[in-house]
Amino acid sequence: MVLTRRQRQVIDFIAGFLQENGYSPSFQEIAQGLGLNSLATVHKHVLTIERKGFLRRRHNQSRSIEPSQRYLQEARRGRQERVASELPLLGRIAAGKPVEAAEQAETISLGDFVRQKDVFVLQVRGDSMIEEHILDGDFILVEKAAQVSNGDIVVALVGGSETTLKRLYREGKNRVRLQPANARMKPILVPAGEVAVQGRVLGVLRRY
Amino acid sequence: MVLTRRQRQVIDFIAGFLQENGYSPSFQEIAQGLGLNSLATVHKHVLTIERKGFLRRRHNQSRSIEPSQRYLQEARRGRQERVASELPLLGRIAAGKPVEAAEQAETISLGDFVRQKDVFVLQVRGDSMIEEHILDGDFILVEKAAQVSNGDIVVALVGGSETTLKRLYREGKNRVRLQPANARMKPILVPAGEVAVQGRVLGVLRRY
DNA sequence: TGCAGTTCGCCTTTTCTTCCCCTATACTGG
DNA sequence: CCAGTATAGGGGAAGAAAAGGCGAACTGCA
Repeated sequence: MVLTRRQRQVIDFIAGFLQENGYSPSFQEIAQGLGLNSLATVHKHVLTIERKGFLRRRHNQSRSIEPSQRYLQEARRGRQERVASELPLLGRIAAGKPVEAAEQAETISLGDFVRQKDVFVLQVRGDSMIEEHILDGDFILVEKAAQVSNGDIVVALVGGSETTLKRLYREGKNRVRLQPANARMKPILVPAGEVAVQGRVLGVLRRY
Repeated sequence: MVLTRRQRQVIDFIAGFLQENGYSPSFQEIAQGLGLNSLATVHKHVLTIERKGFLRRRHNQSRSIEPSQRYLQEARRGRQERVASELPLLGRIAAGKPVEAAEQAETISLGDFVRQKDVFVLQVRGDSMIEEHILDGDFILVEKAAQVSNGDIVVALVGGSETTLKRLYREGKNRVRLQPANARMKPILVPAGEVAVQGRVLGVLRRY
């Protein structure tokens, strides 16, 4: 059951009114809001929309209209899908040169950074990786339980309780060095058994 | 039962229209959308597509077309395969502390950085903003033709040909300083008239 | 009792349906 | 190989049915 254009306008008006005022509009107010002269018309609309399942109300009860769960879900989904998840990649910029146009109409999305892996995001607190240009407040994309190469930036659990963001180096057989990127911090040297790697950092996302 | 190319175009148009407007298109609107001159043609298409099970509708009822479950499933599968655009935001990580769990099942996507604005992406070449932690190869999210505040990082066209990524400061009435973030580079001082701001940098995206 | 919601004709506009037309492009049996 | 047939695609126009709208009289709840 899908609405017509006018019916959509009516339910949208009702939902908007409710949103703004905290109570639903009277038929009179709906008529005004839509530029109608007869309450009969409003009534007809309300009935059809109710029949189609986009609103609920009690018979003969004033201001009892409310958008149904279905309408609300649809509205929510609409908002989400409107948000762009792919952005056009227009080209490359270098100091002192015109923008090079990208070859085609390329786009970029978080998906390009992920590739069907198990990835999550963490927000960084602190400056331990500042020399690697990862700042307080940045978001890091972390690939879960990845194979870690020497020198990768990892999220690691040390001794069962402390979680840190560091570069990981294997030293000899059973030792691991967790290297911060901040001159004021010292590397952590621990037995390999005490380090549980949570994941490998795939990327960084920063908002200004 | 499989659709022809044209039939696919028709159902895709209908689904897109419904998605955008919240109500399905009239035959007239479908005809326009596909460059057809006769409603009879639209009608014929709709009947065949309905017979093949990709849409449902009620006889003689206007704007009652809706893509069937089957079509929607197909479309959803298509989207999922293309991108994983939302990633779970698990919490915050600070050196030396366990991961703080995020309050809810939050997610993060490029959309969170964008909000219905006109945004595009550029890849950075060069180190002119290295002290701002924007590196060679990073992707920057640029909001087009934005209102620019003093001190914002902008993409600017200087003198009609050179494009640069710099912080922008207004100096007096008619002068502008474009300030790199690299000790080895000098600020550019130019008349305001020679600078065309292409956009404001909203965020940075880096892949390791 | 009064205001908000209902019901009932009656009208206009929008939208859908049908009928008959045409051109391609396959496939089928001789 | 060719006529015959079926199907996809496209067109114009008339006709019919919803959708949208109006005023007025009526009903039910607070």
